[in-house]
Amino acid sequence: MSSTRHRTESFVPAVQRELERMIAVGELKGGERINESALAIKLGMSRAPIREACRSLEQTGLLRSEINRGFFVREISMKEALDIYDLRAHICEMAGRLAAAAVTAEQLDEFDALVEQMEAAAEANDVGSYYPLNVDFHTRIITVADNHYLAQIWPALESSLHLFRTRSFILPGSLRASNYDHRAFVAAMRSGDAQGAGRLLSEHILKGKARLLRTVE
Amino acid sequence: MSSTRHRTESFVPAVQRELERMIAVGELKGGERINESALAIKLGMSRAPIREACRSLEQTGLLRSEINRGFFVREISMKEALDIYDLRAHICEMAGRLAAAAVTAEQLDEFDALVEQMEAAAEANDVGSYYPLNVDFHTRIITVADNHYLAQIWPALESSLHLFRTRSFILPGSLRASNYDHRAFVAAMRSGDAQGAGRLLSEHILKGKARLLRTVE
DNA sequence: CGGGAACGAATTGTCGACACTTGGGGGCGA
DNA sequence: TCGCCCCCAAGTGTCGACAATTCGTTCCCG
Repeated sequence: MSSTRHRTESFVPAVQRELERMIAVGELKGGERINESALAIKLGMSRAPIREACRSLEQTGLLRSEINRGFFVREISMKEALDIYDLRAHICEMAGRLAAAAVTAEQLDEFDALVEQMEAAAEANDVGSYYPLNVDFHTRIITVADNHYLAQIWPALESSLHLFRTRSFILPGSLRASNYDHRAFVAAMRSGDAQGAGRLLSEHILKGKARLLRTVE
Repeated sequence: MSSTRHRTESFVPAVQRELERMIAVGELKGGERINESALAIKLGMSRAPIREACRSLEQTGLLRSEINRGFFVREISMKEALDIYDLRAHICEMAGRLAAAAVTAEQLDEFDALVEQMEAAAEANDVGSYYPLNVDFHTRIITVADNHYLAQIWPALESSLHLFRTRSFILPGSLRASNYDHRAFVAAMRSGDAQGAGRLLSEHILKGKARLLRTVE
Protein backbone atom coordinates (compact mmCIF):
# COMPACT_ATOMS: atom_id res chain seq x y z
CA MET A 1 0.00 0.00 0.00
CA SER A 2 3.01 2.22 0.52
CA SER A 3 4.53 2.90 -2.85
CA THR A 4 6.19 0.69 -5.40
CA ARG A 5 5.13 -2.91 -4.86
CA HIS A 6 3.44 -3.45 -8.17
CA ARG A 7 0.60 -5.73 -9.07
CA THR A 8 1.31 -8.59 -6.70
CA GLU A 9 -1.92 -8.04 -4.81
CA SER A 10 -4.83 -5.84 -5.65
CA PHE A 11 -5.54 -2.85 -3.44
CA VAL A 12 -9.19 -3.75 -3.19
CA PRO A 13 -9.00 -6.59 -0.66
CA ALA A 14 -6.69 -4.50 1.50
CA VAL A 15 -9.10 -1.59 1.50
CA GLN A 16 -11.91 -3.97 2.27
CA ARG A 17 -10.11 -5.35 5.29
CA GLU A 18 -9.16 -1.87 6.43
CA LEU A 19 -12.74 -0.66 6.25
CA GLU A 20 -13.94 -3.73 8.11
CA ARG A 21 -11.36 -3.06 10.75
CA MET A 22 -12.31 0.58 11.07
CA ILE A 23 -15.93 -0.39 11.48
CA ALA A 24 -15.19 -3.18 13.93
CA VAL A 25 -13.00 -0.94 16.05
CA GLY A 26 -15.40 1.95 15.90
CA GLU A 27 -13.28 4.38 13.90
CA LEU A 28 -16.23 4.44 11.55
CA LYS A 29 -19.58 4.58 13.23
CA GLY A 30 -23.03 3.62 12.09
CA GLY A 31 -24.55 6.12 9.71
CA GLU A 32 -21.25 7.81 9.03
CA ARG A 33 -20.37 8.57 5.44
CA ILE A 34 -17.27 7.20 3.76
CA ASN A 35 -15.29 10.09 2.38
CA GLU A 36 -13.72 8.47 -0.65
CA SER A 37 -11.20 11.18 -1.40
CA ALA A 38 -10.05 11.46 2.18
CA LEU A 39 -9.74 7.69 2.54
CA ALA A 40 -7.90 7.49 -0.78
CA ILE A 41 -5.35 10.03 0.42
CA LYS A 42 -5.04 8.34 3.79
CA LEU A 43 -4.35 4.97 2.17
CA GLY A 44 -2.16 6.44 -0.53
CA MET A 45 -4.16 5.41 -3.55
CA SER A 46 -6.80 6.72 -5.92
CA ARG A 47 -10.53 6.50 -5.43
CA ALA A 48 -11.08 3.64 -7.86
CA PRO A 49 -10.02 0.78 -5.57
CA ILE A 50 -11.76 2.47 -2.68
CA ARG A 51 -15.03 2.51 -4.53
CA GLU A 52 -14.66 -1.09 -5.62
CA ALA A 53 -14.07 -2.16 -2.05
CA CYS A 54 -17.11 -0.19 -0.97
CA ARG A 55 -19.23 -1.97 -3.56
CA SER A 56 -18.11 -5.26 -2.10
CA LEU A 57 -18.97 -4.19 1.41
CA GLU A 58 -22.27 -2.85 0.21
CA GLN A 59 -23.15 -6.34 -0.93
CA THR A 60 -22.10 -7.86 2.38
CA GLY A 61 -24.35 -5.41 4.18
CA LEU A 62 -21.70 -3.41 5.99
CA LEU A 63 -22.26 -0.35 3.85
CA ARG A 64 -25.17 1.10 1.98
CA SER A 65 -25.04 3.52 -0.93
CA GLU A 66 -27.13 6.54 -1.76
CA ILE A 67 -27.18 7.89 -5.24
CA ASN A 68 -24.97 10.94 -5.54
CA ARG A 69 -24.19 10.81 -1.85
CA GLY A 70 -21.83 7.88 -1.70
CA PHE A 71 -21.39 5.11 0.83
CA PHE A 72 -22.53 5.07 4.42
CA VAL A 73 -21.80 2.70 7.26
CA ARG A 74 -24.97 0.78 7.66
CA GLU A 75 -26.95 1.36 10.81
CA ILE A 76 -28.54 -1.65 12.30
CA SER A 77 -31.76 -1.47 14.24
CA MET A 78 -32.54 -3.59 17.24
CA LYS A 79 -34.95 -5.59 15.12
CA GLU A 80 -32.27 -6.27 12.55
CA ALA A 81 -29.82 -7.33 15.22
CA LEU A 82 -32.39 -9.79 16.53
CA ASP A 83 -33.00 -10.89 12.93
CA ILE A 84 -29.35 -11.70 12.61
CA TYR A 85 -29.33 -13.73 15.79
CA ASP A 86 -32.34 -15.71 14.62
CA LEU A 87 -30.80 -16.39 11.26
CA ARG A 88 -27.42 -17.19 12.74
CA ALA A 89 -29.01 -19.58 15.17
CA HIS A 90 -30.91 -21.34 12.43
CA ILE A 91 -27.90 -21.54 10.17
CA CYS A 92 -25.72 -22.74 13.01
CA GLU A 93 -28.09 -25.61 13.58
CA MET A 94 -27.21 -26.81 10.10
CA ALA A 95 -23.56 -25.91 10.40
CA GLY A 96 -23.19 -27.74 13.68
CA ARG A 97 -24.94 -30.79 12.33
CA LEU A 98 -22.80 -30.91 9.19
CA ALA A 99 -19.63 -30.19 11.10
CA ALA A 100 -20.30 -32.98 13.56
CA ALA A 101 -20.73 -35.39 10.67
CA ALA A 102 -17.55 -34.34 8.94
CA VAL A 103 -15.14 -33.41 11.69
CA THR A 104 -11.86 -35.31 11.96
CA ALA A 105 -9.96 -36.33 15.04
CA GLU A 106 -7.32 -33.65 14.52
CA GLN A 107 -9.96 -31.01 14.07
CA LEU A 108 -11.62 -32.09 17.27
CA ASP A 109 -8.34 -31.62 19.07
CA GLU A 110 -8.03 -28.15 17.57
CA PHE A 111 -11.49 -27.33 18.83
CA ASP A 112 -10.50 -28.55 22.26
CA ALA A 113 -7.43 -26.37 22.20
CA LEU A 114 -9.53 -23.35 21.27
CA VAL A 115 -11.94 -24.09 24.08
CA GLU A 116 -9.06 -24.25 26.53
CA GLN A 117 -7.73 -20.93 25.35
CA MET A 118 -11.15 -19.42 25.71
CA GLU A 119 -11.42 -20.93 29.16
CA ALA A 120 -8.26 -19.13 30.18
CA ALA A 121 -9.54 -15.86 28.73
CA ALA A 122 -12.87 -16.36 30.45
CA GLU A 123 -11.21 -17.00 33.80
CA ALA A 124 -9.25 -13.80 33.39
CA ASN A 125 -12.36 -11.95 32.22
CA ASP A 126 -10.24 -10.93 29.25
CA VAL A 127 -12.86 -10.07 26.66
CA GLY A 128 -10.20 -8.75 24.30
CA SER A 129 -8.65 -12.20 24.06
CA TYR A 130 -11.89 -14.11 24.23
CA TYR A 131 -13.62 -12.33 21.40
CA PRO A 132 -11.31 -13.25 18.49
CA LEU A 133 -11.00 -16.79 19.76
CA ASN A 134 -14.77 -17.02 19.77
CA VAL A 135 -14.95 -15.74 16.21
CA ASP A 136 -12.30 -18.24 15.19
CA PHE A 137 -14.20 -21.06 16.87
CA HIS A 138 -17.39 -20.36 14.99
CA THR A 139 -15.65 -19.72 11.70
CA ARG A 140 -13.91 -23.03 12.07
CA ILE A 141 -17.21 -24.81 12.51
CA ILE A 142 -18.39 -23.31 9.26
CA THR A 143 -15.21 -24.44 7.57
CA VAL A 144 -15.54 -27.99 8.84
CA ALA A 145 -19.17 -28.10 7.75
CA ASP A 146 -17.76 -27.86 4.23
CA ASN A 147 -20.67 -26.23 2.46
CA HIS A 148 -19.31 -23.60 0.13
CA TYR A 149 -22.32 -21.35 0.24
CA LEU A 150 -22.63 -21.63 3.98
CA ALA A 151 -19.11 -20.31 4.17
CA GLN A 152 -19.96 -17.61 1.70
CA ILE A 153 -22.87 -16.10 3.59
CA TRP A 154 -21.35 -16.48 7.03
CA PRO A 155 -19.06 -13.43 6.93
CA ALA A 156 -22.01 -11.17 6.22
CA LEU A 157 -23.82 -12.38 9.31
CA GLU A 158 -20.67 -12.30 11.37
CA SER A 159 -19.44 -8.86 10.42
CA SER A 160 -22.80 -7.19 10.46
CA LEU A 161 -22.99 -7.68 14.18
CA HIS A 162 -19.91 -5.53 14.52
CA LEU A 163 -22.20 -2.71 13.54
CA PHE A 164 -23.85 -3.27 16.85
CA ARG A 165 -20.80 -3.08 19.04
CA THR A 166 -21.02 -6.74 19.84
CA ARG A 167 -18.30 -6.58 22.35
CA SER A 168 -20.30 -4.47 24.72
CA PHE A 169 -22.88 -7.20 24.89
CA ILE A 170 -20.47 -9.79 26.10
CA LEU A 171 -21.00 -9.32 29.79
CA PRO A 172 -17.99 -10.43 31.80
CA GLY A 173 -19.94 -13.12 33.58
CA SER A 174 -21.25 -14.56 30.35
CA LEU A 175 -17.87 -15.63 29.02
CA ARG A 176 -17.81 -18.73 31.16
CA ALA A 177 -21.37 -19.63 30.26
CA SER A 178 -20.63 -19.09 26.61
CA ASN A 179 -17.60 -21.31 26.70
CA TYR A 180 -19.54 -23.94 28.59
CA ASP A 181 -21.73 -24.15 25.49
CA HIS A 182 -18.67 -24.50 23.29
CA ARG A 183 -17.44 -27.37 25.37
CA ALA A 184 -20.77 -29.13 25.20
CA PHE A 185 -20.86 -28.65 21.46
CA VAL A 186 -17.43 -30.13 20.95
CA ALA A 187 -18.41 -33.05 23.17
CA ALA A 188 -21.48 -33.67 21.02
CA MET A 189 -19.34 -33.61 17.90
CA ARG A 190 -16.88 -36.00 19.47
CA SER A 191 -19.62 -38.42 20.38
CA GLY A 192 -20.94 -38.26 16.82
CA ASP A 193 -24.24 -36.75 17.85
CA ALA A 194 -24.85 -34.55 14.83
CA GLN A 195 -28.41 -33.61 15.70
CA GLY A 196 -27.42 -32.71 19.21
CA ALA A 197 -24.45 -30.70 18.05
CA GLY A 198 -26.65 -28.69 15.75
CA ARG A 199 -29.19 -28.08 18.44
CA LEU A 200 -26.57 -27.07 20.98
CA LEU A 201 -24.95 -24.61 18.63
CA SER A 202 -28.28 -23.10 17.71
CA GLU A 203 -29.24 -22.70 21.34
CA HIS A 204 -25.85 -21.19 22.02
CA ILE A 205 -26.60 -18.41 19.56
CA LEU A 206 -30.08 -17.90 20.94
CA LYS A 207 -28.57 -17.42 24.39
CA GLY A 208 -26.51 -14.63 22.89
CA LYS A 209 -29.69 -13.13 21.57
CA ALA A 210 -31.26 -13.42 25.00
CA ARG A 211 -28.27 -11.67 26.55
CA LEU A 212 -28.63 -8.89 24.05
CA LEU A 213 -32.28 -8.53 24.92
CA ARG A 214 -31.49 -8.44 28.61
CA THR A 215 -29.01 -5.61 28.17
CA VAL A 216 -31.69 -3.45 26.61
CA GLU A 217 -34.25 -3.80 29.31
CA MET B 1 -27.41 4.12 -20.38
CA SER B 2 -27.62 5.76 -23.79
CA SER B 3 -26.17 9.22 -23.55
CA THR B 4 -27.19 12.31 -21.65
CA ARG B 5 -29.42 11.31 -18.77
CA HIS B 6 -27.17 12.45 -16.00
CA ARG B 7 -26.84 11.26 -12.48
CA THR B 8 -30.42 10.20 -11.87
CA GLU B 9 -29.41 6.58 -11.42
CA SER B 10 -26.01 5.09 -11.16
CA PHE B 11 -24.77 2.87 -13.97
CA VAL B 12 -23.64 0.23 -11.55
CA PRO B 13 -26.99 -1.38 -10.70
CA ALA B 14 -27.86 -1.44 -14.39
CA VAL B 15 -24.64 -3.22 -15.26
CA GLN B 16 -25.22 -5.61 -12.42
CA ARG B 17 -28.66 -6.52 -13.69
CA GLU B 18 -27.35 -6.82 -17.23
CA LEU B 19 -24.58 -9.19 -16.17
CA GLU B 20 -27.02 -11.25 -14.16
CA ARG B 21 -29.27 -11.42 -17.16
CA MET B 22 -26.45 -12.44 -19.48
CA ILE B 23 -25.47 -15.18 -17.06
CA ALA B 24 -29.04 -16.37 -16.52
CA VAL B 25 -29.70 -16.47 -20.25
CA GLY B 26 -26.42 -18.12 -21.02
CA GLU B 27 -24.80 -15.31 -23.00
CA LEU B 28 -22.06 -15.62 -20.45
CA LYS B 29 -21.11 -19.14 -19.54
CA GLY B 30 -19.40 -20.63 -16.54
CA GLY B 31 -15.67 -20.06 -16.53
CA GLU B 32 -15.84 -17.36 -19.18
CA ARG B 33 -13.93 -14.18 -18.59
CA ILE B 34 -15.59 -10.79 -18.44
CA ASN B 35 -13.91 -8.55 -20.95
CA GLU B 36 -14.25 -5.22 -19.21
CA SER B 37 -13.28 -3.05 -22.14
CA ALA B 38 -15.55 -4.85 -24.57
CA LEU B 39 -18.47 -4.75 -22.16
CA ALA B 40 -17.84 -1.08 -21.48
CA ILE B 41 -18.03 -0.30 -25.18
CA LYS B 42 -21.08 -2.48 -25.64
CA LEU B 43 -22.91 -0.70 -22.80
CA GLY B 44 -21.65 2.72 -23.79
CA MET B 45 -19.76 3.57 -20.65
CA SER B 46 -16.28 3.43 -19.18
CA ARG B 47 -14.79 0.54 -17.31
CA ALA B 48 -15.20 2.04 -13.85
CA PRO B 49 -18.88 1.23 -13.34
CA ILE B 50 -18.33 -2.15 -14.96
CA ARG B 51 -15.67 -3.03 -12.46
CA GLU B 52 -17.76 -1.84 -9.54
CA ALA B 53 -20.64 -4.00 -10.67
CA CYS B 54 -18.30 -6.95 -11.00
CA ARG B 55 -17.07 -6.44 -7.46
CA SER B 56 -20.65 -6.61 -6.29
CA LEU B 57 -21.30 -9.78 -8.21
CA GLU B 58 -18.07 -11.23 -6.92
CA GLN B 59 -19.41 -10.85 -3.42
CA THR B 60 -22.69 -12.50 -4.33
CA GLY B 61 -20.81 -15.45 -5.76
CA LEU B 62 -21.73 -15.03 -9.41
CA LEU B 63 -18.23 -13.97 -10.38
CA ARG B 64 -14.78 -14.64 -9.09
CA SER B 65 -11.70 -12.54 -9.63
CA GLU B 66 -8.13 -13.47 -10.38
CA ILE B 67 -5.37 -11.03 -9.76
CA ASN B 68 -4.27 -9.40 -13.01
CA ARG B 69 -6.65 -11.55 -14.99
CA GLY B 70 -9.96 -9.95 -14.13
CA PHE B 71 -13.38 -11.38 -13.46
CA PHE B 72 -14.69 -14.78 -14.45
CA VAL B 73 -18.15 -16.25 -14.38
CA ARG B 74 -18.06 -18.63 -11.50
CA GLU B 75 -18.29 -22.30 -12.29
CA ILE B 76 -20.29 -24.35 -9.94
CA SER B 77 -19.55 -27.97 -9.25
CA MET B 78 -22.17 -30.59 -8.64
CA LYS B 79 -21.20 -30.63 -4.98
CA GLU B 80 -21.70 -26.89 -4.74
CA ALA B 81 -25.07 -27.10 -6.44
CA LEU B 82 -26.13 -29.70 -3.90
CA ASP B 83 -24.70 -27.49 -1.16
CA ILE B 84 -26.95 -24.70 -2.33
CA TYR B 85 -30.01 -26.92 -2.30
CA ASP B 86 -29.24 -28.06 1.22
CA LEU B 87 -28.72 -24.54 2.43
CA ARG B 88 -31.76 -23.26 0.59
CA ALA B 89 -33.87 -26.01 2.05
CA HIS B 90 -32.70 -25.27 5.54
CA ILE B 91 -33.17 -21.55 5.16
CA CYS B 92 -36.58 -22.05 3.61
CA GLU B 93 -37.64 -23.97 6.67
CA MET B 94 -37.11 -20.81 8.64
CA ALA B 95 -38.50 -18.54 5.96
CA GLY B 96 -41.65 -20.58 5.61
CA ARG B 97 -42.14 -20.67 9.34
CA LEU B 98 -41.68 -16.93 9.73
CA ALA B 99 -43.80 -16.17 6.70
CA ALA B 100 -46.65 -18.28 7.97
CA ALA B 101 -46.58 -16.40 11.24
CA ALA B 102 -46.56 -12.99 9.63
CA VAL B 103 -48.59 -13.38 6.45
CA THR B 104 -51.67 -11.21 6.00
CA ALA B 105 -54.95 -12.09 4.35
CA GLU B 106 -54.18 -10.01 1.27
CA GLN B 107 -50.78 -11.60 0.92
CA LEU B 108 -52.36 -15.03 1.15
CA ASP B 109 -54.61 -14.07 -1.73
CA GLU B 110 -51.63 -12.92 -3.73
CA PHE B 111 -49.96 -16.25 -3.09
CA ASP B 112 -53.08 -17.99 -4.27
CA ALA B 113 -53.11 -15.93 -7.42
CA LEU B 114 -49.51 -16.84 -8.10
CA VAL B 115 -50.25 -20.49 -7.58
CA GLU B 116 -53.10 -20.29 -10.07
CA GLN B 117 -50.88 -18.64 -12.63
CA MET B 118 -48.29 -21.33 -12.13
CA GLU B 119 -50.98 -23.94 -12.43
CA ALA B 120 -51.87 -22.58 -15.84
CA ALA B 121 -48.23 -22.55 -16.90
CA ALA B 122 -47.79 -26.08 -15.60
CA GLU B 123 -50.81 -27.33 -17.50
CA ALA B 124 -49.38 -25.81 -20.66
CA ASN B 125 -45.95 -27.18 -19.84
CA ASP B 126 -44.76 -23.62 -20.35
CA VAL B 127 -41.49 -23.58 -18.44
CA GLY B 128 -40.69 -20.10 -19.70
CA SER B 129 -43.72 -18.71 -17.90
CA TYR B 130 -43.49 -20.98 -14.90
CA TYR B 131 -39.93 -20.22 -14.01
CA PRO B 132 -40.19 -16.48 -13.24
CA LEU B 133 -43.46 -17.05 -11.41
CA ASN B 134 -41.73 -19.63 -9.29
CA VAL B 135 -38.89 -17.25 -8.53
CA ASP B 136 -41.42 -14.58 -7.61
CA PHE B 137 -43.27 -16.99 -5.34
CA HIS B 138 -40.20 -17.85 -3.33
CA THR B 139 -38.93 -14.31 -3.23
CA ARG B 140 -42.28 -13.22 -1.88
CA ILE B 141 -42.05 -15.75 0.92
CA ILE B 142 -38.73 -14.28 1.92
CA THR B 143 -40.26 -10.82 1.85
CA VAL B 144 -43.18 -11.82 4.00
CA ALA B 145 -40.85 -13.53 6.47
CA ASP B 146 -39.57 -10.02 7.14
CA ASN B 147 -36.08 -10.80 8.29
CA HIS B 148 -33.75 -8.29 6.70
CA TYR B 149 -30.74 -10.53 6.59
CA LEU B 150 -32.70 -13.44 5.28
CA ALA B 151 -33.68 -11.22 2.39
CA GLN B 152 -30.11 -10.12 1.98
CA ILE B 153 -28.57 -13.54 1.57
CA TRP B 154 -31.39 -14.97 -0.51
CA PRO B 155 -30.42 -13.47 -3.87
CA ALA B 156 -27.00 -15.06 -3.66
CA LEU B 157 -28.52 -18.51 -3.24
CA GLU B 158 -31.13 -17.83 -5.85
CA SER B 159 -28.90 -16.45 -8.58
CA SER B 160 -26.06 -18.85 -8.06
CA LEU B 161 -28.23 -21.67 -9.28
CA HIS B 162 -28.50 -19.87 -12.60
CA LEU B 163 -24.91 -20.86 -13.02
CA PHE B 164 -26.16 -24.37 -13.24
CA ARG B 165 -28.73 -23.87 -15.95
CA THR B 166 -31.56 -24.42 -13.55
CA ARG B 167 -34.12 -24.41 -16.25
CA SER B 168 -32.89 -27.62 -17.74
CA PHE B 169 -33.54 -29.32 -14.46
CA ILE B 170 -37.18 -28.42 -14.43
CA LEU B 171 -38.48 -31.46 -16.14
CA PRO B 172 -41.81 -30.81 -17.81
CA GLY B 173 -43.60 -33.34 -15.66
CA SER B 174 -42.25 -31.85 -12.49
CA LEU B 175 -44.01 -28.52 -12.87
CA ARG B 176 -47.28 -29.89 -11.61
CA ALA B 177 -45.62 -31.66 -8.71
CA SER B 178 -43.72 -28.52 -7.82
CA ASN B 179 -46.84 -26.41 -7.84
CA TYR B 180 -48.65 -29.00 -5.76
CA ASP B 181 -46.06 -28.26 -3.08
CA HIS B 182 -46.71 -24.56 -3.43
CA ARG B 183 -50.39 -25.10 -2.93
CA ALA B 184 -49.82 -27.19 0.16
CA PHE B 185 -47.49 -24.58 1.55
CA VAL B 186 -49.99 -21.77 1.08
CA ALA B 187 -52.64 -23.93 2.70
CA ALA B 188 -50.40 -24.46 5.71
CA MET B 189 -49.81 -20.73 5.96
CA ARG B 190 -53.51 -20.07 5.73
CA SER B 191 -54.28 -22.51 8.49
CA GLY B 192 -51.64 -20.86 10.66
CA ASP B 193 -49.47 -23.95 10.82
CA ALA B 194 -46.09 -22.27 10.89
CA GLN B 195 -44.09 -25.39 11.69
CA GLY B 196 -45.81 -27.29 8.92
CA ALA B 197 -45.32 -24.50 6.44
CA GLY B 198 -41.63 -24.42 7.17
CA ARG B 199 -41.33 -28.15 6.84
CA LEU B 200 -43.27 -28.23 3.58
CA LEU B 201 -41.18 -25.51 2.03
CA SER B 202 -37.98 -27.20 3.09
CA GLU B 203 -39.11 -30.50 1.65
CA HIS B 204 -40.14 -28.72 -1.52
CA ILE B 205 -36.57 -27.58 -2.04
CA LEU B 206 -35.18 -30.99 -1.22
CA LYS B 207 -37.39 -32.47 -3.91
CA GLY B 208 -35.73 -30.08 -6.33
CA LYS B 209 -32.42 -31.38 -5.16
CA ALA B 210 -33.60 -34.93 -5.70
CA ARG B 211 -34.73 -34.05 -9.23
CA LEU B 212 -31.32 -32.61 -9.93
CA LEU B 213 -29.69 -35.77 -8.67
CA ARG B 214 -31.94 -37.90 -10.82
CA THR B 215 -31.02 -36.01 -13.97
CA VAL B 216 -27.37 -36.80 -13.44
CA GLU B 217 -27.68 -40.50 -13.06
C1' DC C 1 -36.11 38.52 12.91
C1' DG C 2 -37.25 34.38 10.02
C1' DG C 3 -37.57 31.75 5.63
C1' DG C 4 -35.89 30.76 1.40
C1' DA C 5 -33.20 31.40 -2.79
C1' DA C 6 -28.73 31.69 -4.57
C1' DC C 7 -23.87 31.11 -4.40
C1' DG C 8 -19.65 28.36 -3.45
C1' DA C 9 -17.10 24.56 -1.52
C1' DA C 10 -17.00 19.67 -1.09
C1' DT C 11 -17.76 15.25 -2.99
C1' DT C 12 -19.61 11.83 -6.05
C1' DG C 13 -20.09 9.35 -10.71
C1' DT C 14 -17.77 8.69 -14.72
C1' DC C 15 -14.21 9.10 -18.07
C1' DG C 16 -9.86 8.50 -20.74
C1' DA C 17 -5.04 7.42 -20.17
C1' DC C 18 -1.07 4.75 -18.84
C1' DA C 19 1.98 1.30 -16.68
C1' DC C 20 2.24 -3.30 -15.76
C1' DT C 21 0.99 -8.18 -16.25
C1' DT C 22 -0.52 -12.11 -18.84
C1' DG C 23 -0.90 -15.26 -22.81
C1' DG C 24 0.41 -16.62 -27.25
C1' DG C 25 3.06 -16.88 -31.51
C1' DG C 26 7.20 -16.88 -33.93
C1' DG C 27 11.98 -17.55 -34.12
C1' DC C 28 16.15 -19.67 -32.49
C1' DG C 29 19.01 -23.38 -30.82
C1' DA C 30 19.62 -28.17 -30.16
C1' DT D 1 11.10 -32.09 -34.81
C1' DC D 2 10.92 -30.41 -30.25
C1' DG D 3 11.52 -27.18 -26.60
C1' DC D 4 12.68 -22.68 -24.85
C1' DC D 5 12.94 -17.74 -24.95
C1' DC D 6 11.71 -13.36 -26.52
C1' DC D 7 8.58 -10.16 -28.20
C1' DC D 8 4.02 -8.28 -28.96
C1' DA D 9 -0.86 -7.74 -28.60
C1' DA D 10 -4.64 -7.89 -25.33
C1' DG D 11 -6.39 -6.52 -21.17
C1' DT D 12 -6.28 -5.45 -16.15
C1' DG D 13 -5.21 -2.25 -12.07
C1' DT D 14 -4.79 2.24 -10.99
C1' DC D 15 -4.58 7.10 -11.64
C1' DG D 16 -5.84 12.02 -12.27
C1' DA D 17 -9.34 14.97 -14.24
C1' DC D 18 -13.91 16.79 -15.03
C1' DA D 19 -18.84 17.52 -14.95
C1' DA D 20 -22.85 17.01 -12.13
C1' DT D 21 -24.77 17.07 -7.76
C1' DT D 22 -25.23 17.90 -2.91
C1' DC D 23 -24.69 20.58 1.25
C1' DG D 24 -23.71 24.52 4.02
C1' DT D 25 -23.72 29.33 4.20
C1' DT D 26 -24.66 33.73 3.12
C1' DC D 27 -27.60 37.10 1.59
C1' DC D 28 -31.89 39.00 0.37
C1' DC D 29 -36.70 39.83 1.00
C1' DG D 30 -40.69 39.83 3.55
